[in-house]
Amino acid sequence: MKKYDHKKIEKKWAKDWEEKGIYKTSEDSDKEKFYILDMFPYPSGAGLHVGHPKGYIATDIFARVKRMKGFNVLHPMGWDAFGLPAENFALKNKEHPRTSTEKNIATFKEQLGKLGFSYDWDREINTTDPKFYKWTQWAFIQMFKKGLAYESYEPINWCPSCKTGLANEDLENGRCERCDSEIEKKPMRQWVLKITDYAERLLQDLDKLPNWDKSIKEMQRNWIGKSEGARIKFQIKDLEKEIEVFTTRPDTLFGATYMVLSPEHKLVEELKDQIKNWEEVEKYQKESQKKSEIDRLDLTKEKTGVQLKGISAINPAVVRSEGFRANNEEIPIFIADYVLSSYGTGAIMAVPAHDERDNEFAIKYNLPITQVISSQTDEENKVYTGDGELVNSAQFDGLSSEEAKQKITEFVGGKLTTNYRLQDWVFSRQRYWGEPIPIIHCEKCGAVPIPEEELPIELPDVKNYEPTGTGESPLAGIDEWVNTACPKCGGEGKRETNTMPQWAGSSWYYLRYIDPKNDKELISKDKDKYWSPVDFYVGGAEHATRHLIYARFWHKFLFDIGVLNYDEPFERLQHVGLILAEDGRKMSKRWGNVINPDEIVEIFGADSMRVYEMFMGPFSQSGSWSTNGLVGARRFLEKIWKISENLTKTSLQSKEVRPNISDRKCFRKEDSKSGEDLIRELHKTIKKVEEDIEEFKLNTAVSSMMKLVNVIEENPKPSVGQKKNISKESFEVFLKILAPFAPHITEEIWNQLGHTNSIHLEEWPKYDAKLAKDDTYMIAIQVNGKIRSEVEIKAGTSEKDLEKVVLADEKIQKWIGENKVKKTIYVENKLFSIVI
RNA sequence: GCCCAGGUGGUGGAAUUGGUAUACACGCACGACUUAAAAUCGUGUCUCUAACGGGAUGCGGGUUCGACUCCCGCCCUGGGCACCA
Repeated sequence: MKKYDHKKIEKKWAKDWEEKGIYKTSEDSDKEKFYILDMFPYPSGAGLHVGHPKGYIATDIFARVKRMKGFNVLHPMGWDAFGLPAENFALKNKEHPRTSTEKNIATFKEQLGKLGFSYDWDREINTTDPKFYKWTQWAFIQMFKKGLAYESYEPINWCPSCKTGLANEDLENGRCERCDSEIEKKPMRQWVLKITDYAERLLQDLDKLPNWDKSIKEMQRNWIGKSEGARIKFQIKDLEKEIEVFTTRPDTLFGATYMVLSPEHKLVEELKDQIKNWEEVEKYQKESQKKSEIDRLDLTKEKTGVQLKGISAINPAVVRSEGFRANNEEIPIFIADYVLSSYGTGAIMAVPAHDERDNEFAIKYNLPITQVISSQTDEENKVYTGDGELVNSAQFDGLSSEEAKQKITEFVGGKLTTNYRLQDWVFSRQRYWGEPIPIIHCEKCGAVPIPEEELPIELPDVKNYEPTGTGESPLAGIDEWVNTACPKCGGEGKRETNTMPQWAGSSWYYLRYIDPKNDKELISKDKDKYWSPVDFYVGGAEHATRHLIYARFWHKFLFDIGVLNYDEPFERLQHVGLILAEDGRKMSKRWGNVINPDEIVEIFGADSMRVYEMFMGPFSQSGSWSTNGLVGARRFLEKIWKISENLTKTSLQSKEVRPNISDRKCFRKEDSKSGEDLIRELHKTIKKVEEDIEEFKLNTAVSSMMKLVNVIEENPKPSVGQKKNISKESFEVFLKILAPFAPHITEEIWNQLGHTNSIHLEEWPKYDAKLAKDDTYMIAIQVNGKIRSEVEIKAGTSEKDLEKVVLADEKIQKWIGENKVKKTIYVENKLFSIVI
C-alpha cells in the first residue's frame, strides 16, 4: 500500500492549480457572483503563526463550495502594510520600511502559499503601493471638498523625554512604556474627519444588516451611543458668560444643585481672574491629564473634583419660577474628571437625587440633594434614576418625566437635541510610514487640496526616521519636499507633513480588489454594480467597532458622491475567534509559545492543519492550539487514504459512466448488505455538511464527515475476499464534500480514481431529501419528566398508535401504577412524555 | 468601571434552539498483531450505588410535565474602550 505522502501530494497539486489557473475569477457576468473576503493581514516581521490562517481556511472552504455550486467567486488577498512596527523597525535597523515591508510580504505570501488557498493572486493589493494609495488620497480630497475633513487642535499623549507622541497602548499607568517619563497631553494640529455627520445613518443602517453577528451590531450601537436629551444654558452669576450643558434628563432641572465642567473646559481658563483658588484648580487640571478615560469613567473609583471658588451659576428653571425662589437658585460650579470634554458639551448639571455619579459626588462634597421625581422608596438621599412624576418643580409638579422633558426645556429656552458618543475621527499621525495627506498650506489660500491629476503624492525617502522633537513627522525635515507652490495662487506653499493613520487604507481596500488595475477611477461603475457589496466578510472581533465603523463611513461617503451604487459594504459578517497557544496565552515571541504553520505543514500536511483548525471548536470562539488534537485530523485523512487504496484495487474494472449524483441509482445497493444504511448515511452527511458550512458551523461539518468515515469502515464487506466497503461512485460523492476542507488529498485520490479534471471544478453533490432522513426512530418515554423507557417506531407513526404502544410498555405501566394520566406530550420522532 | 462574548467529562467540544446531556476527536486503561517497539485495529472510559435507582452542564434561586437552553442575583475568563495592528 502506498503511503499518504502529504509533502509530495501537496506540492504537486499546488503547482498544478497555479499552472492551470483554476481559481482565477472571471468577469463573466452571466454567472451569479459571490464576493467572500478576509480582513487582510498586517505583514509583521514575525511571520504567520497557526492562528492567522483560521479565518482564511474557513473562507476558503466557503469559497470553494460556492464555486462548486456554480458561482463566480471573488476571493482575494492583500496587505495592510502601513503602520508603526515597520517604522520602529526602520528606526532600529536603518532599513527603509519599504524594503522590510516587501520582505515581510514575501514571507507571508510564501507561508500562505503552502496552505492550499484558492486566492486569485492577480488581484493582490497593497496599501503602501502608490497606485493603491492614490485613491486613498483621492477619497480624502473628496471629503475635504465636502467639508468632512477639517483641521483642529487635539490633545495627544506626549512623552517629553522621547519627544514623541504615543498611543494609549504605549503607556503604562500614565507613563511612557519606554523611558518611564510622565506623559503630558499636548495639543497638536490634526486632521479630523467628521464621521459624526454620519452617526445617525451608521446607526439606522445597522438594521439593513440582518446577517451580521448581533453582538457586533450591539457594540457598534453602543459605540455610536445615541442619546436624546437637551442643551440648556446656565448663566454665570454677575458675569456675561454662560455654561451650556447637555443632559438626558431636562425633567430633573429643578433638582440640579451644582454644575460640573470637565477640567479641560475652555471656560475654566477664561474665568481664571474670577476664580479665587486658581492654584488648586490648575493643580487638579494637571492631575487629571495623566488619567486615561478608562480611569476617569471607572465607577468604582472615588470621585474627585475642585470647586471654582468665587463664581457660581444660576439655575435657569428655578430663577424663572415666580414664587419658587428657594435657596437653590444659585449653585456652585466644580471641575471634576468624571466629566469628559469629548462628550456632550463637556459640562453637566448635576442632579444628585437622580444620578448615581452626581449622588456620590454630592455626598462626598456635602452638596444638597433635592428630590424632584417621586419614587417608591422614601429613603433619604437614595438615588432614583428612573422616570416618574415630578415634585418640587414649581408649576411642573405632577407632570410625567416625558412631558416635563419637553416643557421644561422650552421654558428655559433650551433645545431638545440628540447627542452621540461617537467622536470625530482624528485622521493624522506625526509619522513617516503612512499615506501623505494631499494638502498644501498657503498663507493666502489656507489649506488647498492637491489637484487630482497630480495624485498620488508619493512618500519621499527620508534620511532619518527619528522623531523631530517638535512632534512633527519626519517628513517635516525634507525642505525640498515640503516647500512647493500653492496650487491655487502659485505663491509659496508648504506640504502637509502629517500622514494618514493605518486605518485609512483598510477603510476601502475591499473595493480595490474588484477593480485592481483601474488607473482612471477608484472603481468602475459596472464592476461595482456587479461585485458589490462584499457578500461575506470574516475577521477578528477586535475590529467590531473601529475598522468596521470607519469602513462603513467611507463606503457611505463614496456612495453619497456617486462612486458606489449601494451604501453598505458588507452583507454578512462573521467574526473569528483567536487561536491561543497551548499554554492558553496569546501566541507571542515574548512568551516563546508561537507555533509556525510551516512546521505543521511539514510534519502533518496542510490538509490536516485545515481540517484540525476547523474541527477545534465553534468558529467564533477562541481556543488553545493542541498539536495532540491535530493528530485526530491526520488520522481521519489517513483512514480516507486507506479506503481509497482498497477501492482502486478492486473496483476500477467496473467502468462507469460519470454518475449523475441526483440519481439515486448511483449509490448502488450492491455496496454491501447494508448498502441502504450507508446510502442514507451519505445523504444525511451531504445535507449536514452543506447546512453547517452555510451557517459556518465548520466543526460539526467535520465531525459529521468523521462519522460517515467510521460508518464506511464498519460497513461489512459485500463478500469474502473483497475489500471494498463502499462503491466508487458513493465514495466520489464523499470526496467532493471533503474537497473544500482538504483540497490536496481529495484531488490526489480523485486523480487516482481515474479522473483527469480537477475535483475542485466538480459540481457540489445534491442530496436526496427522502434518503437524508431516518426511516425508524427511537422514541424516549418520560414519566413526569424522567426517562423511563424507549420504543422504536417507523417514520410516520401517528401519535395515537404510538400512545397505545407506550401505554402497553411494561416499564411504563409500572411507573404509572395506580395514578391517572393527566396529560401526554409528543415531540415528533423524539419523545413521548406522560404526566401523572 | 462600562459595552460585547463565554463557562458542559482528564482535554477540545456536541446537543435539531425548551425535548434522551456528554456526538465527534484527543488522552488514558486493557486486549489483538509483533521477537520488541511504533503504527494500526478492537473494547472500555461523567459520577455515586451490590442492585433498584440517584446526582452532575461555574455558584444560588425561579418558571415548566421537562432547563446546558428562558428569568432574577452572584463568581470567573476572554475581546473592545477611540494613536496596537
